[in-house]
Amino acid sequence: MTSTSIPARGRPPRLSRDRALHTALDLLDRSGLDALTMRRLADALEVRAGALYRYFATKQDLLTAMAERMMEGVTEAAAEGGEGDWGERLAALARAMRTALLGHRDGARVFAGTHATGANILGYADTVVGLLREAGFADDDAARALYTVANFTVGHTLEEQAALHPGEERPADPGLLRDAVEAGAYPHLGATLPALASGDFDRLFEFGLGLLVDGLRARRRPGGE
Amino acid sequence: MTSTSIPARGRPPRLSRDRALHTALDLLDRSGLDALTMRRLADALEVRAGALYRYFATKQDLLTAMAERMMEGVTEAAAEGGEGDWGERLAALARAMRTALLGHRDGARVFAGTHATGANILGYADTVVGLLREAGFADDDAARALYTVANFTVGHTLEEQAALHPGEERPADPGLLRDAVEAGAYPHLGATLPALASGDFDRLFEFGLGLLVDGLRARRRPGGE
DNA sequence: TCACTATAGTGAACACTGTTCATGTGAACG
DNA sequence: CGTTCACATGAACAGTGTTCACTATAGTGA
Repeated sequence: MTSTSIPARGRPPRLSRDRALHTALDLLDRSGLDALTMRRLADALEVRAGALYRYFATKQDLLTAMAERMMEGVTEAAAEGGEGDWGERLAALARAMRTALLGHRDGARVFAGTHATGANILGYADTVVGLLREAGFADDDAARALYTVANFTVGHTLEEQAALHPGEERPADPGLLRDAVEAGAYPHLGATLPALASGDFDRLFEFGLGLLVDGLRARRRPGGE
Repeated sequence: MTSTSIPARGRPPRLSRDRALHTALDLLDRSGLDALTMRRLADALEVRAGALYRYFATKQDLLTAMAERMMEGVTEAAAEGGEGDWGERLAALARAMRTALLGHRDGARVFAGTHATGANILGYADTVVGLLREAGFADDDAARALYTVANFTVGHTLEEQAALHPGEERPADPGLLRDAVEAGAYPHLGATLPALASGDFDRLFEFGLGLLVDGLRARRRPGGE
């Protein structure tokens, strides 16, 4: 659409934003965000690091473009299964976003570290707000609900992926924590932590999402579709 | 309490975990997280960078200790104003945490980047879970509610502080975004974004928090206090 | 008084990081 | 064929977290 094949002058490019982005997401999946350096990405592209700066002004710019690409097709994917009322459709949109973030290693961390304003993200946001407005929410409440649901989804997935890849930190964590809890210092935590440590993130996500949707149901002023 | 003044051998320390932490939080408030490097912190302490590693195994360790210190007194602060039912007390705990994170520049970013397991944080978590259990929630639901509310609070404050300190990124953000929105590509966003751009984060926080608390009220099985 | 010992901090290095820019490379155009 | 132009290189810069042999400074026992 926007890009065209103009006559082609000068040295033919070995690189392109597209190829670099694809390789970057590949490298991300294989090695994680911490291992994604400009030099390593350049190596994977068989190019020197400086060349990347012709396509991305900065590393932040690269990460932002990666985040935007992760959101490709999310809005559409949510539309397929979302046949219920506005609450179910909102939930489907949130689930689709979580799935997209889970689709890449450290996906939530990449997303959280950027403030992207690409077509995929804006389209998603517009769909969510539109859904809520048509359901009868006031404009400001719709905006706040979008903000809250997106925040929750990213925050949850951030935690989920942090638990998935133990990373390098948290060495004496289980030891000290278990000791303190079992010593009776935190009785309530001791009784309930096992439920969290089980690692059933699907249920955890659905719990929080259900809370938000139910809260919204209670706030909605009747009159919408 | 735990520290004692044993005879004192060897060279007298110019540094201490406490002093380093205090200075680190000071430096954080003045310059932000990005400017908080080991060398700069050492400069502020009139010491060379290597000396810090006698008190903190790694920079992550330092940040974790900072996060833990930020949470000092949060549980107690929430108890003062929290005289209502379990829902109001839970909200008060969440508000106190947000206030604590807002108390330091980039406080939420520091907190989100760690997985601290200190007494302040565990005590806070235990209080939240205890409150919910006594209100009649099942153990696993109480754990999930803690997780969700804490996630929301940190996520919200992260965004709030990101908006507060423009940082260095997001140069063409307002321009391109406004253009695209005003061009009619995102009609719903165009109608509702002004509500978000107003920057009333207090109302925004209360909205999301209310959603969660209301959702919890709908889920609570009667029988608790 | 004087080694001895234990702790605290230094200084220099290591292996990286993101980023810049003068220079070289390779193709199409006039 | 030489000019032009986009692209990529290579080397450097200023900075990062982290390590470690070494030195500085104190109290202790002989």
